Amino acid sequence: MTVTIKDVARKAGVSSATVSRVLTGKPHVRNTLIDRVMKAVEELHYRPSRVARSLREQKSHIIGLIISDIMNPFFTSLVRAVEDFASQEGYTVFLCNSDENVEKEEQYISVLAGENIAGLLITPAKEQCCSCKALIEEGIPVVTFDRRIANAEVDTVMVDNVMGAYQAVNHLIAVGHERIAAVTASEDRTTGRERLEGYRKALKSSHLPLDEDLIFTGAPKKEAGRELARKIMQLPFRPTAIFCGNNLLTMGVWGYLQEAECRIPEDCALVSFDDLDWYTLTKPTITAVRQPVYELGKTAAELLFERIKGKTYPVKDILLEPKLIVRESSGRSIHH
Amino acid sequence: MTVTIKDVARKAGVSSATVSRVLTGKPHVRNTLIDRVMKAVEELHYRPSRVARSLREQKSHIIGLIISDIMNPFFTSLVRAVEDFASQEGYTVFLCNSDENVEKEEQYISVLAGENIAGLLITPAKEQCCSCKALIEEGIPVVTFDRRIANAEVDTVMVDNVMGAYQAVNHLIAVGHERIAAVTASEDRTTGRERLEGYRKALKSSHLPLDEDLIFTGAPKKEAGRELARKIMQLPFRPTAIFCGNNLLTMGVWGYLQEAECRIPEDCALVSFDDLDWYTLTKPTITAVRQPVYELGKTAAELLFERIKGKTYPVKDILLEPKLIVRESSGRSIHH
DNA sequence: CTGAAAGCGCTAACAC
DNA sequence: GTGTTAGCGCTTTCAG
Repeated sequence: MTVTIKDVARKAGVSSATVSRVLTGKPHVRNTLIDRVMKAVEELHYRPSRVARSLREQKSHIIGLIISDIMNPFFTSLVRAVEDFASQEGYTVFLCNSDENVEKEEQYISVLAGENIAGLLITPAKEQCCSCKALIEEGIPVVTFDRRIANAEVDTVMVDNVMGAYQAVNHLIAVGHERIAAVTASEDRTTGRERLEGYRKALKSSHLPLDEDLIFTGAPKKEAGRELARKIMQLPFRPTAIFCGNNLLTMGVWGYLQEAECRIPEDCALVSFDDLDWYTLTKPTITAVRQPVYELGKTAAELLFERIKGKTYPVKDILLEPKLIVRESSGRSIHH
Repeated sequence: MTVTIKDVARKAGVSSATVSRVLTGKPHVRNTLIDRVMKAVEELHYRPSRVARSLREQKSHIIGLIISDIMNPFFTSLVRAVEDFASQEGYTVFLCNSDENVEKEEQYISVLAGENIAGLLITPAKEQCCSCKALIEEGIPVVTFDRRIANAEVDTVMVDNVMGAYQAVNHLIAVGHERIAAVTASEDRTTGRERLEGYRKALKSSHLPLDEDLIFTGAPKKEAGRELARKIMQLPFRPTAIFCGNNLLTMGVWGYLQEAECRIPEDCALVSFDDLDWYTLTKPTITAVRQPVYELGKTAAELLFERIKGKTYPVKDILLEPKLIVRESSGRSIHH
C-alpha cells in the first residue's frame, strides 16, 4: 500500500542501502545513482517513514512541549516561539496541555518518552515534577521554563518575577499609594511566590507596613480574580491600589471593579504582571509588567537544542528581565 | 540502556509475546502470569515504545492538528477542545502552526504522514490544500474545520459565517444604521468571503444600497485592522458603523478608533465577528457574534475519531450556529 | 563505491 | 494458554 524504501530501490535499480545513503545525504554515492534514486523518489511520491527511522536510530526529531494552560495567551506566545525555533531546526513539536494538572502532566511525559522524543520543554504544573526527573535520568534533555522544579539538575529559563513585581509595586508607591493589595497565584507555584516576594520587598524598601490581610491568593484563573476582587472591595478599610499577579487574575479583577463601578485609578489603581494586547484598548489603559515572552520561549528552545546536540556544560539557570509599561490604570503621580 | 519488552519477559520468566498480550489487554492469559508480568513492569519501570508499536501496527495513536494561527485566541480555544477530546480517547495531539503559510502547511502534512498519524484535523490556510488531498487518497482520515477546502471529498465542520454576519449587520440596521462599512479577511479565505456574503445579504434584505467602497479587506491581522480603520476614517462621507470580520481585525480597528478619539457608538458603532473575553472589559463593551468554538473543535474531533474507527458514511458537512451577543458598541436602538 | 544482512521494539500468526 | 518467529521500514556495519 504505502511506498517504502524498497520500492524506490527496485525502481532505481539499486539497493535500499543506497537509497538510504542518498536520502540522508551520506557521501560516497555516484552521481548517476543519486539521480536515479531521486527520480524514483519523485515518481513514486516516496516519503520516508519517520517512525521506522526513529525506531532504528533510537531517537526522533520530535521535541515535547508541555505547557500548563494553553488558553492563557502568555503560554500561547511561548508555544509560538518554541514552534518557530524548532521548525527552523528541522524538528516538530509535540504539544501537550497539562491544564495545571499533575496527573495529566505525568501521563504526557510517559507518552512522550514512548515517542522517543529528542528533548522536553516544560512549564511544570507544580514544583514537584518527578516524571520529569525520570526523563533526565534516562539522558533525555529537559529544560523547564517560566517555572522551576524542586531538587533537580535541570536547565531553567525564567523571567525575574521578583524584580518585575518589585517594579510594579514600587511604581504604585511612587505615585502615592500606601495601602496596596496583592492578588497572586497561590504559593505552591514559584511564579506566585516570587511575585509576592517582589511585592513584599517593594513595601519593605519604602518602609511601608506589610499587611498580610491585603494579600489574596488563588488559582491563576479569571474566576479566582473576580472572587478575590470582591473580597477586596468588601474590606472595611480598602486599599487604594491592587497589584495583580498574572493576566487571568487581572481579567477577573478588572471585570469585577468595572461592575462594582469602581473608578480606576481614582478609587482603586491597578498594575498587572503580564502585558497583553488588549490592555491598551480598555479605558483606562492598563499599566503592566511586560515579560519577554518570545525570548523566554526562544532561549529555552535554544538551550534544549544545544543539549540535544550534545553540549555538556554545567546546568544553566537563565533569568530574563521584565519591564514595566506605565499606562493609565496606575494613575498619575500625586507628587507633581 | 532502555528497558524493553524482552527485559520484562526475562524478569517475569515468560515470553515477550505474553508480556505483549498482558499489556494490550488480550484475553487468554493466566492470572498468575499477568501478576508476574505486571510486577516486572513495575520493578523495571518499563514503558512500551510507542514508536515500535506504531511501526509494527502501521498506525499510531497520534492525531495531527494543523491550525493557521496559534496566536489567535479563537484557534487556541479550538486546540483546547481537540486536545481534550483526543486525550480522552487515548490519543495525543501533534500540534502544528501553519502561520497562514501554505508551504509550512505542506511541510507539516508531509511530516505528519511520516509519523503515521491516525488522522488529521486542519484549518486550511488556503482553499487549495493539495497535500491534504494526498493524505485522503492514502486513506488517512481528514477533517477540515472552520474553513473549507476546494474540490475535495472531506468531512467539514464550519460555523455558519453567512448567518453570523447577517445577524451582526442586521442588528446594526435595526438600531438605525444605513451606512455600514465591512472590514473582513480577504476573499481567498472562505471565512472572509462568507462573512462578506452575510453582510451583503443583510443590506439587501433591508433594501439598503450596497456600496463597494465600504468594503475593506486585508490579512486577518491586527495591523491590517488598524490600517483599514484609518482608511475608513479618512473617507469623505463616513459610515456610521463598522462590521468587523474577525477578532484580530476588531482589535486593530478598535485601537485606531480610540486613538482617533472617535466616540463609540455615537460617532461610529461597531460589531465584531468572534467574541472574546476582553470584549466585556472595554468601554463601551463590544457587541459580537459568538462562535461555538469549543463545540466546533469537539465536533471535528468526534467526526475524525469516527472515521478512525472505520465508519464509512458519506462525507459530512456540519454547520454550527453562531449567536449575536448584543453589548454597548453597537449603540441603542434609535427607534425607541 | 555498493549490496547483503542484521536489528531497533513490538505484535500477530502460527505452532504446540 | 503460551512460546517461537517473522517482519513493520529504516540505517548501518561489514564484505566485496
